[in-house]
Amino acid sequence: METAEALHSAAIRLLRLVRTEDAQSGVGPAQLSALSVLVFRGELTLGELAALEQVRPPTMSRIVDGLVQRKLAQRVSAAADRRAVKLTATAQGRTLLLAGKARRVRALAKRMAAFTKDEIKTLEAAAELLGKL
Amino acid sequence: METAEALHSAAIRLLRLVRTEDAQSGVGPAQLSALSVLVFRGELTLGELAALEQVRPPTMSRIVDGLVQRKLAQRVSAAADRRAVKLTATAQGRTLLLAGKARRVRALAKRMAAFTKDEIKTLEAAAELLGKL
DNA sequence: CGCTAATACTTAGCATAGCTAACTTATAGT
DNA sequence: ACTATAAGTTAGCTATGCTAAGTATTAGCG
Repeated sequence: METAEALHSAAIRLLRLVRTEDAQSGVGPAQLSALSVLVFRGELTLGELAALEQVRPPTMSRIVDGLVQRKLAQRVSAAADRRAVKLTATAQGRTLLLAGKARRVRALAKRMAAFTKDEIKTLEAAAELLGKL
Repeated sequence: METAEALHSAAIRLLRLVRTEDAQSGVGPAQLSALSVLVFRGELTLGELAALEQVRPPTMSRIVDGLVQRKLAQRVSAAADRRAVKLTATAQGRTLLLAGKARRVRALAKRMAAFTKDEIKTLEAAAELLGKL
């Protein structure tokens, strides 16, 4: 439990630090997060994306409206099931997202410059463990 | 850089996992986050709280409106500078926040049950390192 | 085959949460 | 005192969350 609490606090602090970089993208947090899923997981239906993002379909529908207006994603009617909508990131969307993520990671790496090699090893190992959650 | 990226992803995943618990509190994320700062750092002015939460004063003013309406926090005019407003969490606010945080931590600890003692040691060490960021 | 039920998404309308601009009140600096 | 600065609030915009209800399509079944 103590470790869980410490990790929880650390995660909040970490994301609070990097969040400041996102303003530069000119895109809101929900749109950025949804776009990230589209870029890294590829084509998804709206319902699948809503589930992954832990929001209801109407919310995701509007988030996607924003992404489409900004030409960062595309809506395509699914061939197999014409009720469904297939979503993909555009090249522009991919570029914007990767640039934003790189800014975040660079900001974090800069803060980590004071760590020793052994400390980095520990952090690396911890990150891998957390991937199994 | 690779470690920074891995930690970044891990932090996002971790908070995504625990976020599901927050719906039970019946209070929005911005109010919960602001209340958390009030509980753990004690009395603050509105401007100080806005800076810590990385939002502008008008945004924080409205978040505090919500907390006050729900009787989770109090506004008190500051004695030394009557332009300023001192904010404190109420007993009810403290209780609600601590219950919510406990739910989050329990949910995370449950997911961590499969880890060995050595792995927990690694995570503990990593959390402490991240506290220095 | 055709009717009903279920599914995928959208629309409408509400609350919360972010911003800038402009206003009010109080303090500070000549 | 007079002006400038500082702290909060108010007003009004956009974005993001929800539920309820509507539309279109697919599935189930007699």
